Amino acid sequence: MTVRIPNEAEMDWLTRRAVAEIIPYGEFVKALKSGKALRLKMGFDPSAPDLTIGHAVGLRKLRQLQEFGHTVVIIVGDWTAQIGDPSGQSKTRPMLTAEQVKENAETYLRQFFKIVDRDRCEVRWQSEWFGKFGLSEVVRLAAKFTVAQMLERADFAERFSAQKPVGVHELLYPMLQGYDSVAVQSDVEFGGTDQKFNLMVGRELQSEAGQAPQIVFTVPLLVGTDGVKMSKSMGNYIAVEESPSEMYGKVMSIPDPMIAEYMEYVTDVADQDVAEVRRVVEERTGNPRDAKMRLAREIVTQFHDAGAAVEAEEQFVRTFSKRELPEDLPIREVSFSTLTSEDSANGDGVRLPWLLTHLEMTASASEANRLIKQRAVEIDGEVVEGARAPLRDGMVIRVGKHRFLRVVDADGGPC
RNA sequence: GGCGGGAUGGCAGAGCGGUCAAUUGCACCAGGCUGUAAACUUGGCGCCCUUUGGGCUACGCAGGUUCGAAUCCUGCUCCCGCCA
Repeated sequence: MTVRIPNEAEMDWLTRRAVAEIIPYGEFVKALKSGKALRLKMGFDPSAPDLTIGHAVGLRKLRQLQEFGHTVVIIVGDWTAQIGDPSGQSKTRPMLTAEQVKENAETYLRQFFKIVDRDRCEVRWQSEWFGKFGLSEVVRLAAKFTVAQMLERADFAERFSAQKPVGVHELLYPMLQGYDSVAVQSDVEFGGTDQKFNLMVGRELQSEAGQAPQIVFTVPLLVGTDGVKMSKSMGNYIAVEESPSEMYGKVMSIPDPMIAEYMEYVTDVADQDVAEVRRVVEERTGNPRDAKMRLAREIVTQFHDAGAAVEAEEQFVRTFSKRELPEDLPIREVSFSTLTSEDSANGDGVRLPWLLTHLEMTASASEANRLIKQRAVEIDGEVVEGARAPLRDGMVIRVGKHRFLRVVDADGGPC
C-alpha cells in the first residue's frame, strides 16, 4: 500500500479543520511527510452501541488519512468497557457482561465502517493482550503511576474534591487504554478532547517500553441538538444510522449558533462558506434557516445519499412548513371489529384515549386525555373535541407535531 | 472497628402526623407566536375509569404505633462522610 504525501492545502485541511489539538504538532506534520504508513489508533467502549454524528468528527478524520494510505487500528475495548470510561461521567457506570460487550461491538463496527474504510483497517480486541494479563502485570503497570498523576485528570480531581466516589478500578482505565498503544504500536491516537489525558498516558507507556511515543490527536466535541453536550442519556443526539427524514428533522431543530460548528466539524463545506454562515447567523443578515437546510442536506447526503437528502427536504417542507401530511405516513393495520368489541364501543365510536394508547401513539390514556384537552389531537385534519370518535378505514390521526398514523381496517372494509 | 449523615416522582431538591399524587427548579410534552432556531407566553407532566367526579398504586424494603404516616417507632438493605 503506497502512501501519498499531502500537498500544502491538504496538509492544512488535515491538521486544522475539525481539529482540537495535535501533540506535538510538528511531529505529526513530519510523520505525514515522511512517506511512512502510519498506524492510527482509536479505541471505543462497546458500552453504548449507537454511533452519533459526534463520533463522526473523529472518524471522518481517520477516513481522510486513510485516503493517503495510512492504516486505522480500531481497538475494541472489551476490558475497559467493564470499567466504563470515567471521562465526563459524574458517576461510575454499571459493568457489562461479556455477551453484551460482544453484541455491542458488532453493532458499533457496522456503523463505524459506514465512515471508515474497512480495507485499510485493523480490528483488535483488548482481550488479545489483556486476556493473558496476570495480577503481577497489573501491579507492574499500576506501579508506573502515582495517585497524584491520576488526580491530574480533571474529572477525577473534580469528583474527588466534590466528595463523589472515585472507584479504584477507574484509575486503571487510563492505564489499560495507554497499554493498548504499546500493544498495537500506534503512531497516532485519536479521540475527543475529553480523551486527552488517556491519550497522553499512552505516550508515557510507549516511551517506557522503548517505542516512539504516539502523537495525540484530539477532535472537538460536537454539542447536542439542544446545545448541550451530546450524550445518549440526554437523547439529544443524531445517530449515523438514523433515517433520512429523522436526520434531516433533527438537524433542523438545532439552535442557530450551532449551525456553523456542525458544518465545520461534520461536513466538507468550504471554509469560506462556513465563515459566511457564521457571519450571517451572528449579524442576522439573512435567514439562518437556509443555512440550516443546507447543513441538513449535507449531512443526509453524507450518511445516505443525495437523493435521500432531496426527498427528506421535500418531506420536511411539506410536513412542517406547510403543515401538510408527510408522504411516508406510517400505516397501521388493525381489526376494527376487534377494537370495537374490546372497547365496548357505542354509537359515538370508540374511546379515543384508549385507542391512542392501544395504537402506541400515547404512553397512557391519561396522557391522551390531557392532549385531547389541549387540542393537540387531530383526526383527518379536524381537532378532536370529544372523548369518542367513530372509526373510519384509512383515517389519519395526528398527535402533536410529530406523531402521525394512518389507520387501516384489517377486516378489509367497514364493519 | 468506632462515630455521624442520608435514601422522596427522569434529575436536583422541599416536605417531618391529616388540607400530599406530594412546594420549587431543570428536563420533558402540548397550545400560541415562529424558521421543528432562540426568546416569550399558556397549560400539562403516576395509572385506570362513564372525567367540574370516582378509584387504584406510590416517598429504599419489611413490620409496628395511630381514626389517619412520605412524615413517629423497630428491624433490614444500600449509599456517603469523618476517625482508626
